[in-house]
Amino acid sequence: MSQNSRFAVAVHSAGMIAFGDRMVVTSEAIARSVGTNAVVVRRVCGMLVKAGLVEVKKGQNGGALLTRPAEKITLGEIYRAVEQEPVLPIPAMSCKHPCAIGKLVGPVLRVFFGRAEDCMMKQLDKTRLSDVIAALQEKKK
Amino acid sequence: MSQNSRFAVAVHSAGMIAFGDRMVVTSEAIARSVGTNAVVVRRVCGMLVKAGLVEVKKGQNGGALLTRPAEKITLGEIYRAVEQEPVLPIPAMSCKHPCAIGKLVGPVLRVFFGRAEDCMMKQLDKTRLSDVIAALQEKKK
DNA sequence: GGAATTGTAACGATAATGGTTACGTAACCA
DNA sequence: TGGTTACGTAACCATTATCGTTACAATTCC
Repeated sequence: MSQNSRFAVAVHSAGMIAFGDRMVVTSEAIARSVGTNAVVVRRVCGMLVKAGLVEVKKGQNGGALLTRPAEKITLGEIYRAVEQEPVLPIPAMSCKHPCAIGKLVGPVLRVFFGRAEDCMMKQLDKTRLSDVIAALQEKKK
Repeated sequence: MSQNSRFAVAVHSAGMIAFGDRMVVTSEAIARSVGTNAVVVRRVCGMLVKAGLVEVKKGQNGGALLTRPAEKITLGEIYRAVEQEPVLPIPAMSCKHPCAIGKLVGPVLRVFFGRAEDCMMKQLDKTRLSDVIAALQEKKK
């Protein structure tokens, strides 16, 4: 695993949690399914908790639960919960920039890159966690 | 600069090259405008050359030229020239995966993540380099 | 032949990420 | 009450990607 896998882990985790329905799902169980360490899962789930998407119970028989049905959680929400940086990064130019045109490029790129990102986010917002689960069920057959 | 800035550098460079119109533009000049090192620019421009978007002349009075007018170059083409990894990465799961469901998650995520990326790319493909330049001209006034 | 410019390798610094260990805390249960 | 389970988080290390820089060969023009 070289690149950033938080989003994938987050969706995988949320899916597992949704699968558990009434049951709580432990970070150990999720980690086993994802193929990583329980601490990594807890880190990601912690972000989902902060975003209000899941609740976590400590102690014996503890684990995670969705705060809403999977039909009311979008991949966009999950994405924003675990990533803040733009997908198409724009390097922060040094302030003492010598080139007049160079100074204008940053803001312009931000506009066009932002539009592209918005398209991606719109699609993610259209996709519900339940869609992912349904696709899984379909594949399972 | 911490994150990946290749795409931004590439668009900035292509913009500069387009500005030069008939004139060739040296990597030094581009680097000055971008606020980075000439070697970094050459690395990125090398990818644009491989993608057939620009031509480079060595030697005295050397530099770069677009192979097509800026109206016929899209940000999508530039993006694909400098980035191969998906924007929404999916960790390669270990093959000896113990969880049956876990194994199915990767392909399913690839579908949904791919759709989101396609939306972003479609928007980038709709945006021409000349649009960026026009926005710059607009700001300059 | 000399000057300018690219192409590329090599190296180091930096930052993000993931894996792991360790430990404190909370909740349940006998 | 005490033990067990599970989370939350800090700390640390290894890995990786990226960028900046230096150096040098190759190419092209004058």
